[in-house]
Amino acid sequence: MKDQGKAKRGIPSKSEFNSWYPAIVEIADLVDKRYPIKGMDVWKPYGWKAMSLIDSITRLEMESTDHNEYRFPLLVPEDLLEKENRLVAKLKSARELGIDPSELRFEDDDAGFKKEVYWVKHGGDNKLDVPMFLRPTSETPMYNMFSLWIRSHADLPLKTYQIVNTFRYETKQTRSFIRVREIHFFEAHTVHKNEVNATLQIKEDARIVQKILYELCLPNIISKRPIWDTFPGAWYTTAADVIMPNGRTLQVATYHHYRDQWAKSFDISYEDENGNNNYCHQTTFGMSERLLGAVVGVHGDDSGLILPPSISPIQVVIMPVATHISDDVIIYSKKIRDDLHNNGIRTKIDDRNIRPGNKHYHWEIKGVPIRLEIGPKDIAKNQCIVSLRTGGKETLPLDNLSSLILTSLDSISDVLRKRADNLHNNTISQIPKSILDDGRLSFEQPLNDGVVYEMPFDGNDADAEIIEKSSGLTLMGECEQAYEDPMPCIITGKMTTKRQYLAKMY
RNA sequence: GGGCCUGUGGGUUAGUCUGGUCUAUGCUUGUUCGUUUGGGACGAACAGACUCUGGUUCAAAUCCAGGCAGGCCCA
Repeated sequence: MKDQGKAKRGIPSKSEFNSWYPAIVEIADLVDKRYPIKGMDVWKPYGWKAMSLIDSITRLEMESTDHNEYRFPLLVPEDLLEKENRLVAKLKSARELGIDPSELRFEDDDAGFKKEVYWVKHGGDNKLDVPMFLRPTSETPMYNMFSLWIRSHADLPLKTYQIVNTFRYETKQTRSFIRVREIHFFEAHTVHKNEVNATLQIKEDARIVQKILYELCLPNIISKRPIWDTFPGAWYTTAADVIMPNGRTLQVATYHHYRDQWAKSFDISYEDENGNNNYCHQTTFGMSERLLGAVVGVHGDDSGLILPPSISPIQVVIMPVATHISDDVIIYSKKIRDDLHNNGIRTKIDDRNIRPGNKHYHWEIKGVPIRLEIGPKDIAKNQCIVSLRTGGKETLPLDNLSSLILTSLDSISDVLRKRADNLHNNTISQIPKSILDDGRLSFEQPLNDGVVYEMPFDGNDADAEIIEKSSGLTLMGECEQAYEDPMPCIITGKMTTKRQYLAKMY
């Protein structure tokens, strides 16, 4: 009977993650993918509320760390892009002339940026003298203004952020929340006096990311991206990746230390206490609706979504039962709702005139953490029945109900964290022993799909390429958590504590 | 970046190979009415579709080309 019901809703089993994920985002009413432009989904209210709750957590963190919210224009004139292109070109040639040539990987698209943006070339029927593009990210428009705003050390640090839509002309396959063309983007941009202060900002960003991912019950891997995977113009890039159930990793946050490289391009400088002019040091920190994608992917199950209480648009859904028998049921439901509301719990009464089973499935799919049933029999005993989306049912007294509900919500978060940790740890394996032979690694056991491999690695770009080519996977970079004891690098053999992960990335 | 496959009511599906029976099938959803209501109720009535643009043909959902959209595989 149950299976039949599921077939009706058309939820594939989560073990087939690649069909489960796209199905569930629509069935749970997060988005409607039928908008006729690829990679541009319509946010439905339920999905948008969940995303807005994530944004609220982000805003709270930003405000408590003295960032201010800004709103920059969507359109950027082409000539500003030239500054950026010159910067990237300059850095590239500096890199080529400079340090270690083995750290270089072939970059085929110098003007690649131009191909990734949407262009606005006409105003009405008139061709524009200076074409404009839709921001793919806001360094260019922001830094242009920063150079006007910052004049003295008293203007620093400048800590800004905005939550806006950005656009990228993706040609590859798009996936809701994971790879889209209109991105719901959070970006923080900061400007500092010197490298040390910028580095402190990076540390603050790292703490914020962990705080947010904790709220979302998402374990993650922090890595310093390899040089060739560093954001253009950045000194280094750090990223947080979440492992999805199919073993692919999803980059959900990045923060970049720019040193003064962008400042030199955009002339962002200040006069210090001694009357000297110095270039500023900058950082950026970005996240997107991928956070929601990770929540959906990691926590959901065969019956639908499971939303962490922190971002669930509805935390408790009240089901009045057998309302035709007694009017008290609705009265009590409203009393409970008001009580929970007053204690800051997002609550909804579902008094639709449909079969109770139907309602249960409905809210199960939407991942509401707690379902509360109350009927005449319960009222007589001054109790209600509470079912947790993570499993289990219990009878709770109506007295002091909201504090009991708050406890249950916390325990749901704990269960989600535990489950996610298990998934995370079980997906990571030590890489099999290998032999380097004729520029190729051959592994003693074949590599499996859906696994993230871990290994000690301390080689250069050429060595990394051998690993990637031999495994068909991508190197995520040097993990923040190093090995305690040195181990031999799988290519060079030299002893290292550098832990690196190898995965299929989204 | 290269290759392969697929587009029929809101969802799903029959029909496409072999053009004519299609005034397009079933299920589901939706609407209305009635009976129901502690895990997907039942009956009745109603509503709703051939992805787009060209081409071939007496005749196109069906064949051909392209666009758009979706899916899969390889770099």
